[in-house]
Amino acid sequence: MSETELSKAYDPTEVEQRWYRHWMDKGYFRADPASDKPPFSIVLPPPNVTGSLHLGHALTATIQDLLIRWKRMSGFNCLWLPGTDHAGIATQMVVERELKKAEGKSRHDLGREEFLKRVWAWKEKYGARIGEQHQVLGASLDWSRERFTMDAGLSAAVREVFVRLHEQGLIYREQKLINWCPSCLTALSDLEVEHEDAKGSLWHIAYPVKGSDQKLVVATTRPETMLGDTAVAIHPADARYLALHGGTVVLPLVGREIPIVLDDVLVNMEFGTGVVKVTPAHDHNDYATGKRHGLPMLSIFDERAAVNENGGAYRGLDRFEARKKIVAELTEQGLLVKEEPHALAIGRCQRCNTIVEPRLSPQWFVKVEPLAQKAIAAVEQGKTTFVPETWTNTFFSWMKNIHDWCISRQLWWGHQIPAWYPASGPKLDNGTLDFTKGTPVVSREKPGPTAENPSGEWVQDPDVLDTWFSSGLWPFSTLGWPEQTADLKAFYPTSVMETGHDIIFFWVARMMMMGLHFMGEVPFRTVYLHAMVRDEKGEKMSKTKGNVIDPLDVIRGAPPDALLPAVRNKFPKGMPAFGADALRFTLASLTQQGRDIKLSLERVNGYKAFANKIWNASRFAMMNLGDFRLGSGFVKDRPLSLADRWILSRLNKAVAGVQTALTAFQFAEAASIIYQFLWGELCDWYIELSKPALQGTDEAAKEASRAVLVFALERVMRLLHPFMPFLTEEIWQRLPFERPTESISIAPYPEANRKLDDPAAEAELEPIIRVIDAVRSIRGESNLSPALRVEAHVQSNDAKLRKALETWKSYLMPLAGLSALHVGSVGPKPPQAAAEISKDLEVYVPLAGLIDLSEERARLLKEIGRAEGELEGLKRKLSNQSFVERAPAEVVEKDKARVKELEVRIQKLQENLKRIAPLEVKVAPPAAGSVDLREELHSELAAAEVPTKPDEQVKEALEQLREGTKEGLTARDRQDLGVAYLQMGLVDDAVREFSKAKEGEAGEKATKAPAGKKSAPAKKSAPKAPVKKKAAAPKKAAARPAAKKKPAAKAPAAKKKPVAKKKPATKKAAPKKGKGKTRGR
RNA sequence: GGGCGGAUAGCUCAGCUGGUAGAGCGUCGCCCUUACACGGCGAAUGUCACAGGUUCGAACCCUGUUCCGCUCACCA
Repeated sequence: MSETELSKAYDPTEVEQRWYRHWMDKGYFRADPASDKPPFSIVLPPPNVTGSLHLGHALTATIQDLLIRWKRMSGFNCLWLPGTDHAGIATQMVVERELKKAEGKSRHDLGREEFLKRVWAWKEKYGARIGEQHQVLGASLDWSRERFTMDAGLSAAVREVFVRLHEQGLIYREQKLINWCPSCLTALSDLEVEHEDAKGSLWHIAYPVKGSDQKLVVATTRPETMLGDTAVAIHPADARYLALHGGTVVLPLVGREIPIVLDDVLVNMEFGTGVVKVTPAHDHNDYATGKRHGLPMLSIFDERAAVNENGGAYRGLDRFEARKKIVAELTEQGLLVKEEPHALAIGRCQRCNTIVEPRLSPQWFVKVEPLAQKAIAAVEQGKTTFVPETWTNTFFSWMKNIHDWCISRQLWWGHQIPAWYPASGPKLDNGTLDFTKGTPVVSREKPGPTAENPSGEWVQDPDVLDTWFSSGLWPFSTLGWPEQTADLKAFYPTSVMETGHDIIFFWVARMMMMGLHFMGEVPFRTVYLHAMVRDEKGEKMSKTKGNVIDPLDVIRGAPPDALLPAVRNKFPKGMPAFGADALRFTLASLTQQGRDIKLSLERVNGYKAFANKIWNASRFAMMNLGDFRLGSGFVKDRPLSLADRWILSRLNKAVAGVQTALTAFQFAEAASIIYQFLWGELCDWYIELSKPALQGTDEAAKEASRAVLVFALERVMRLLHPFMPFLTEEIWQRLPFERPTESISIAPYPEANRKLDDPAAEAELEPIIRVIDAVRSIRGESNLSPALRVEAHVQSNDAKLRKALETWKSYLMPLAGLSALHVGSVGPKPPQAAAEISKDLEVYVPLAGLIDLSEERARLLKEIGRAEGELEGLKRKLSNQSFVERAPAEVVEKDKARVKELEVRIQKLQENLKRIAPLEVKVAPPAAGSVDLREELHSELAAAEVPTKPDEQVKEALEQLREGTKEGLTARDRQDLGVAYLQMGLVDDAVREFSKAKEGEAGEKATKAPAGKKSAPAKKSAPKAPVKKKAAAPKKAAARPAAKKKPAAKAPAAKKKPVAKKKPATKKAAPKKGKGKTRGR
């Protein structure tokens, strides 16, 4: 294919495959720390190496690439740093699952070292895939700086941070009650526990008081934990239990004696019985209570949450079995007072959904509060801002109620904690070191001999760190910290942190704290938080639901068997290739949505069509440019036509609008501006208007339009490039002009240029567009074929306007489809002409002989109705004394002017209506032998059990209707009205309208009966009230005409059928009625 | 329970500092007009959740209500 020849339809797959490699080879995306351009940097939120990218990642990549490409083109030294996260629990679980499936082995079968080898292999494979996927999306990442959270450098940063925090007393090790997952067998941070509302029970259990036959009844949601009770608590002020202060109770089933303690924090006198069992080792509240009262902490579960040796007879039972057995035995002993339903929140493991069990164990913690202080202050001082700003409050409220962060995990995959225990320390039964007992030394490297451990033999803490601990360092660890690298100097703080709002606490907050603490400066200036991508129904995409959409499938297409069921249902023949550009544009357009983005593939398809439209506009340009080549001179130094000047002005507005929108992170707005400009202005108007010049013989005009066309396309390609990088590069490379750079991705981003603004041109073209619209509207409403040329008479008292119309007649003729144009001042009107009237323009199109004039009459009536409605409203407003007095003068003036305008307009419309000669009404005698319509309908309705009396509201509306003028209604209007009446069970009214319709139609046919479609009067004159009616009953009556086949639009025979039997003219009537039914009550 | 967001055309959403509502998709009608049928032209459609209040005037501001969603949270 030659350079100026494009295929008819745009093929994204073909084009997209070519460019990324090229961009990479040329190194356009590589950041330069030595550059003197201003820096702009973003670190990519590192995807987990667990698998492949989903649409959330695609959204992330799209927004960030948009920013980066925009800034890169705007002359910034851009760094967009890619990488992946080791994702401790998640990855370990995935690899374990695979190991089990493939080899039937557990990680323990392999041993730690061998297992980790497997995980690394996994990482290599999936890490690479994630990179490829980003390339398919067109993400302009600097691959030379790709990082992984467990790289040597980043691991060194982790150790450095750990040691320093420990030295500063901000990391400590302590035996505390933590969240434990009995399935993952590790501690979790508070954030990794997801609370879920559940229906449970509240069991009331009687605890016998020692030395009396009294019983204290406690209420609990977890009866099984009574095995670990070490006290019962009552409120010190509770009058009911004053006598029991200082007493003890005997723990049922166990027999242990436990004290009654007084605690006004734990106990709420109003709740339950006012007595609470205290299990410090298995409940966070009780833990605190235990601490306050110095109670023993008795753990009754092992690591898998089965009852341990402290549970006596229940030992070995799983926590849920234990509950059953305990409840049963309490019941047996008559100690279960009652069980009542109770709503509670259950904490589940974020990863495996197992119910979390509070567990007493030694763990490492970060003392967060001092770090949080700094982060709060930084945001308060505006050093970092949130977009949308509503997240600021969310950030504050979490930061201000922050608890210490448990960072140790009992996993293998991750950064092993740099703490060391003397090898000679206390041992467990199985001979291994008991880490719960030893005292560790925290050190960057394995320590040598010390006073406490003269042998110098150390064992490293087997635990690893919370994944988010290392992610929290990402903005500086990836830049080389703790080394003082050039990158760190050039690109920290980063400009924007862009990520999903779901990780504001997990990640954003932690980066803020770590960044401020170790770099003394915020990690990023702006935090842009995007929504979650859902499917089109707003449901979370998940593998189990089968509604996951793979971005790669969207981009490249996929055969049906590669799709998940829910997706395959929509694309039984497989998914078409929409292209990365279309997907990106869609995602950018959806960013204005709130907290969820509902991605519909229809939408993607719409933007694929947009890409195709752009392609074809360019194709049109190429086909009409000859050997033209745009030079570097100013585009306006040519004899420009009005359209030329106009599109340049519009283009400039679009450029300014996009700049403003992008600056404010309004990606959807920016996308919309470009879309509107390209399709709605460049394609719909400019290309059409410039065709005469481009295809004509005036060489100067041709040259000018060619220049403008290339100029506009080239510029808008650059404007669009951050959104659709592939398509724009392809077109940009093919356009004939002097390229200042070898790729669009490093060409300058367009900036508004005042010299292109041309309000005069916009004003001059405006009436021309209005006339074209007017004629098109008349044509459309009258169902005239686009091929049919018509004459137009345009009248105006504005000489300038008339002149513009005359001058640019060549615009009007083809676009409005005219055979002749007559321009003159307001005067005698052409006979039998359709009219469009506005304040300074009147457009007439003679229709005699072309169409049924009643159509035009209906149209005029509708117009009049509209104008009258508005006029009435305005008059009411203006007759209100206080409005005239108190509203700003300009507002009042505006309304007054509008009233005048409307009055003139209505008058003109009415004159016009008169000029279209009213039809002669011939009363057709009933055909011999025809059935009496009235009789027929009555019996039909009776069969359908239509209520004989309509309700009052409807009646009232009908009265008004009967009184109101129905003059000027067409046969079709009458018929619609009849159908409406019929649906209300008003046979007599219906019959009257039907016969009038019949008369009318008989008359109209004399001219030419069209295949009508209008139904406005029926809707207009029977407003609101009938809609409210419970129209359920006349279903059958309504259904009957509707069930009839719609008359084939072109079959004239259909029109001759008796009116009442015809399908009601509008299909719209049906949904409208349906709506009325549901809304009516 | 606290906090936050949402309720606008059939669907998904815009609507800035209050002046009687817009887009895209879809729908309907006419068209294969030599860039594009992934297209052109035209049309229809809204008690702006409900109830009060402020105001000359409210989709917008205030109060309350109802639904929906998110999020945080130790009432056993």
